[in-house]
Amino acid sequence: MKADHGLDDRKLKILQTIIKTYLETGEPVGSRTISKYTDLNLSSATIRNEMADLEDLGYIIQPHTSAGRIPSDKGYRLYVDMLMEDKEHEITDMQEKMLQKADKMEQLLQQAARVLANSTNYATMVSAPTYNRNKLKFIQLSQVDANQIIAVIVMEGNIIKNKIVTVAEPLDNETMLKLNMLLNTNLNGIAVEDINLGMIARLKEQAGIHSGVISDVLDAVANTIQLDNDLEIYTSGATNIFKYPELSDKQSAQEIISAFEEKQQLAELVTQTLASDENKGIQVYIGSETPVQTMKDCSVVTATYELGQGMQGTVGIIGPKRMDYENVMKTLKTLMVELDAIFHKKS
Amino acid sequence: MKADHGLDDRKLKILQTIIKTYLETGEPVGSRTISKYTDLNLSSATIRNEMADLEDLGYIIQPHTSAGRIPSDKGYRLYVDMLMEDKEHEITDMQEKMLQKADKMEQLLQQAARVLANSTNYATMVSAPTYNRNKLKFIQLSQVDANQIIAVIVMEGNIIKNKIVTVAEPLDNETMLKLNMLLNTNLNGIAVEDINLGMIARLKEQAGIHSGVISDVLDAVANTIQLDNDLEIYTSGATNIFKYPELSDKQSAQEIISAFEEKQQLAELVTQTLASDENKGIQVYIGSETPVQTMKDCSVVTATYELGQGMQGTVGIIGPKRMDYENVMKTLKTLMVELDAIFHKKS
DNA sequence: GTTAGCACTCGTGAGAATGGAGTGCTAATA
DNA sequence: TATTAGCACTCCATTCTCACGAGTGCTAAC
Repeated sequence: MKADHGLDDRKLKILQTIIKTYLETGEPVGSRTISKYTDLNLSSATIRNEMADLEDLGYIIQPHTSAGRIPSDKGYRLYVDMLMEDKEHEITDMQEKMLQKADKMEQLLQQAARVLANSTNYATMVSAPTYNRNKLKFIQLSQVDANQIIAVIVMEGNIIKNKIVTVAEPLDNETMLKLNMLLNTNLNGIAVEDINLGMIARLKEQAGIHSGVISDVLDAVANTIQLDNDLEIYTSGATNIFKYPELSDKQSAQEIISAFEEKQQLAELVTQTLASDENKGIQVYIGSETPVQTMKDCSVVTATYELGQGMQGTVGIIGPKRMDYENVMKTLKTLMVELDAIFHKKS
Repeated sequence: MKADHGLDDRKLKILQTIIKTYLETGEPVGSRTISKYTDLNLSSATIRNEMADLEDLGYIIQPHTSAGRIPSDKGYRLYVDMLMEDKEHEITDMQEKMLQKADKMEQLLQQAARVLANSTNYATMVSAPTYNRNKLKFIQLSQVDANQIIAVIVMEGNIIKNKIVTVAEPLDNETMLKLNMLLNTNLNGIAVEDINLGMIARLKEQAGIHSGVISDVLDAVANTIQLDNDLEIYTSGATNIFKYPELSDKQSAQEIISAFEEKQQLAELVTQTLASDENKGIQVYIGSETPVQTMKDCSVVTATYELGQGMQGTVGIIGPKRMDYENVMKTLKTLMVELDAIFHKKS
């Protein structure tokens, strides 16, 4: 991070105090408050001078003449990068809650979102892992009834997909067996992205008169994977934003909550986060830094979790710019550890 | 419905006008407005007298002295039961939109919710069908790897469930075949609710040394069905409530939107609706009539759709009490027809 | 470099004034 | 007897004013 902020220690301390106080109260901070509640032993007048400087430098903003100062995006940024103190934070019941109903992936993720929303009081989202170059582990066709066969596809990480394929006439047992053999021997261990036309052609050739079925099944596989491109996202606590007056006027509230309901924008956020590989840890978007326009008045904190096998997903927290960053980041870190533990126990 | 309202035609007409006008404007309706915009040719004074009567009878309410009147719950009820005129309504693009991405059940339902929200401007929900006494159609166990087997369960209506079962040691091909035979011959056509201990005991006996697996699988089946008790619900347009001032103060908005996010309460609504078998068509809950306390200031209109095989789900619209009931009910009816068509084409 | 002091600004909240929509009642009318 | 015109009254919503207080910037003194 940049350290060329050109601020002396006193200015830093004042800035830090302003931000901390504002994080707590949500009200502009005046010079007198600072003079009283720091150990700098400076009069309010001196503080005022310093504050004027800080404003010139763009770290704080005066909402109007004769109001105190509030942090600017730039101020928050400096705070997050440098001024924040690590905070020990207990998330005791998180573990319990998580483990309770954690027997299905989707429930686990939903639960994670809930826990996070509860313990931070912000809006949260958890994206299901994306199957980047995930390999096929097992394919099976079975005759369900006269003209429907079901294709069961299992991928690494035990991701299961099903697809019902309608066929003109039932296939006999032997053919079925042959097709299954064919599919498994040829496709096992192959990443979906690597299934190309040549491969398909070869399979069809070997399938002989049943090439139609093969083609249908392969289509189904491709399709099934494709469909998950609109990745699933679990959310919780969207209504937490009502707790923060600066976000809860009708206009903002509607926009933000809409984003949480329709999820399209959250998906973009996830995509962006996963794409920016410069920092695989925790990312903080303050105000206009966020990739999603709707949240230009919010701060967004995201973290990426990994499942091995190239599968990764994103956890995000959305709240006001005066977010309790320390707490949020600490909580996120803890959650990541939890998730990791659970995933690796299960796989 | 009760027809013992003891109102003469003129009172009915006045009440109807009040409600209609209020539905449009959301503002209390005064006597002068009515006198002008009906063909009754009565002066405002006469109307006032009638309105006083209507108020005594409980059909309308005066928010405060010197304000116009607004309908009471009782007034709305009468309106919905008797005064409403059928309205022809086009939902042209509904069909298109529906059919677009309708290849998976969940997407279809989500899409239905969206369409409904778009064309009504209210908040909507669609519950996935519940599998009441749904029968098993097909079960298959397959070895995925050394100590995991996958159980694929297909039920009538092509509802597919999967469960990974971990086993101590791999089963050989022959055993697998035998188990599959065993399961299918014994369970096909049986409703899940009918699988009892005796049946399980018999299966275990026949499975011999692999009774452990059978028991695991059966557990899985039961579990899988069970899990769907927290039925899935798709929502859309929750933020539409911001369009109605009477619902969009922070308090109400937060409560309603929370209900839509957490879905717990919607689930109750669905359960209640499905349980009240007196009226399988469209149901209207006005204000305090609703089973869910959160929505005591709303109106809720629900409809039940059927998939045959005893599977049914619920579609619901939640909006202000001054809802455009005619439009909503018409739209709901159309949607039901659509859904029916699509379902029966697919199955 | 720091501070005390002071005039000044501006948002906030509490009344007060105003206007208008709508009512209920009474007495006159058909 | 049902309807209507007229009128006094009520109450909400809007606007305006005003005083308050928090906070500032500047200047002069330390």
